[in-house]
Amino acid sequence: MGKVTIKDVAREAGVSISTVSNALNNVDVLNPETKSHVLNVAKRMNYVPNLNGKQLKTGKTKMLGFFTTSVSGPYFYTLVESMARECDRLGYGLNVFVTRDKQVIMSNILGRRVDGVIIYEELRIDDEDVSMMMKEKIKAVFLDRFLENETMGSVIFDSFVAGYEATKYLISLGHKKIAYISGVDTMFDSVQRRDGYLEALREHQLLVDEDYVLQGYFEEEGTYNAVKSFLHMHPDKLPDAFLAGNDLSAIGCIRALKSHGFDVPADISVVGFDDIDIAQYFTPPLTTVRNQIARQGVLAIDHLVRMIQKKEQGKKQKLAGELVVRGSSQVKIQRNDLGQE
Amino acid sequence: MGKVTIKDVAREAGVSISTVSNALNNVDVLNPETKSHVLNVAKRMNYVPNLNGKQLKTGKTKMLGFFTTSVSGPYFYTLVESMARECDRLGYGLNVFVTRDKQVIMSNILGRRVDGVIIYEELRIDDEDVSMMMKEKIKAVFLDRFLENETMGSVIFDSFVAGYEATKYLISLGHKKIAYISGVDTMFDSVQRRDGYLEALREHQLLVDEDYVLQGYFEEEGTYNAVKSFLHMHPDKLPDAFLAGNDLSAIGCIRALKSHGFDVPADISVVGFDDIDIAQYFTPPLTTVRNQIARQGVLAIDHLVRMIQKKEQGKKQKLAGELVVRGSSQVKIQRNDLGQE
DNA sequence: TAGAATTATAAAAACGTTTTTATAAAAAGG
DNA sequence: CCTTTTTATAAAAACGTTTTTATAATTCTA
Repeated sequence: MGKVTIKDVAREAGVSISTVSNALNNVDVLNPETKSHVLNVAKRMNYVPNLNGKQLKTGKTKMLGFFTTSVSGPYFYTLVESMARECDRLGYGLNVFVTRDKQVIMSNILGRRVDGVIIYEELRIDDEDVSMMMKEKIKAVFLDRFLENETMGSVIFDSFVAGYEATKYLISLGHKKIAYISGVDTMFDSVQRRDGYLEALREHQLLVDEDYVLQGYFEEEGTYNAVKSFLHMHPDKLPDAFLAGNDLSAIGCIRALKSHGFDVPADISVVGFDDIDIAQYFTPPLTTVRNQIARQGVLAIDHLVRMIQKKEQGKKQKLAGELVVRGSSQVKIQRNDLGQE
Repeated sequence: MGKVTIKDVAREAGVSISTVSNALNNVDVLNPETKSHVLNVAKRMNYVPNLNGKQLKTGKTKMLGFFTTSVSGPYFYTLVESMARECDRLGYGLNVFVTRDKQVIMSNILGRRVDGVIIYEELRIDDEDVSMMMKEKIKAVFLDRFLENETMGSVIFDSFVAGYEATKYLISLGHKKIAYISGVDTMFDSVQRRDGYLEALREHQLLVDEDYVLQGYFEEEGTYNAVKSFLHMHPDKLPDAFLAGNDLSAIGCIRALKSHGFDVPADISVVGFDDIDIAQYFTPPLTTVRNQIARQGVLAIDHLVRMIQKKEQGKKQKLAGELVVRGSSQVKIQRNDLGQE
């Protein structure tokens, strides 16, 4: 015995298929008695509508897709949690695709598995695909990516300003030799933060030194290695402070510094980005620029749903970061300038 | 102009719908020339199959559902990441539903939105729903929940063995007086861990003392209080080591010990369970039994897919924990047995 | 070379819904 | 009372596929 369909309910209740459909979707065209009778029969038979049939007919799936390269780490889980909850609240489900396979991505998007999509920037959907999505009137919101395209939405963390402000903060503490630990150079956020950092340096006529831009890949391990090898290769160029591309990177940086006998923040200040939840538990607690990740997720979903339901145009939304001062940074201790080194 | 369908391709290519379908799904019944011609036309027209139509007809969605109360924190993101990747590898997508709404859950499961489901235990799907799922032949794997039901799969963390191994490890360090800080007595995991602990003690003919089983409720605060009051009431029974019911509990325990002037691990070793992400950042870094979360996810997905594709029966799988030795435990320092205390 | 078997394609049915259109019965209008 | 509206329900079409069945053309068999 297979699944009970609307047809079975109709037969059992002695009415037509359309009557059952109307009863279930409470269209007010029905005789109340008929309606409640049908509903009773449906309930008794444990009828549950087949969503594929429904979706095919209506062209709506009530599902949103999140396409990303990863969901690991505090950044992503905060994002996914906030998006999933917001979806649930709005009557949608969330489809998470962790993949780099363009084929998978496009066939799911264009195949109408979901009513709209959230795309994480690292996927770097190319222009051809974007224009394809545009032609098909796909509703999409990009995270952390700026798209010139006016039909697509985007929600980004203003990394340039964040980088700029974080650097200005370090300068205000009296630090002059400030190093930046870059993430992945193809990533918008990473580049923006670095540009903000460089801008602040220039504005204060401070040294802009190529050697002071390390490569940490947004990872603890990668940064740890990068900082260690930097200390090894340039023992004469010890910076006053490190601005790490994100908190994980800041943690890796601090570990590397500790392992070389430096104290953070007494000897060197370190500042990160994001304010992931570990940040406040780390020793020392991290000074960081908070990325309102959860808010970003909620904003993206809300916007996407409005684009779907209210045909709203794609907007560009920038979220400002917020400097959270904790224990990994402090005023530069001015040692005897002549005596040391 | 709407979406291009298989019908449009058929017209454009001058063949029938079924020929197009056969060409796309490379059924080898077609003349190779016809096939490549159709494929070319389809490509030129940017044809992408509508998945709803396909799903309705085939009855398969190539989607798996994950139903949970949360995706926050290291446990969940590790789980979701591993499941999503495994899904991708096997040609499935993952649907994540973060909700407690039974209505949402059941309508998505029974409405055949997904080919199979992974259900996180905290949802506590009741027996009625389980039997409903059984009747509908829903393929399901439960995480961290033991179901007597033979048609459903489950993957659980073997807390008994974890408790047993952790205790054996402490014994191997030379500890003899080992206390256990229990979680909540109604919870499976807590009881299992305690039983494993007791088993290990017995096996090594070590003291099994009622007083050495404290109540910490799986919480930092509760454990802190429990340990403090223990130290207060039994100053003569200072243990060599504490086995805490989970990492949070271990943290509370260490804090209590510190506040009494004890050093961990020099004076007393402490071991926890789970390996939450704070564990490695705490001072001292926690020795703990890691729940192999990623493996649990992969196992669950693999099993589920086999249940779907190979009609495999639901199995019960237990995963052994993995001891992660860090800084909160060390070899018992044998002080002069006669001189001290 | 007539009939059988094979090959390649087309036509039609089906999946389970919703929606549009048709029909029958009841109520209203004059 | 006979037409016109209104009301309640049924029938049919449609969504975009896959799959089953039918048909035509070719090749094989004896």
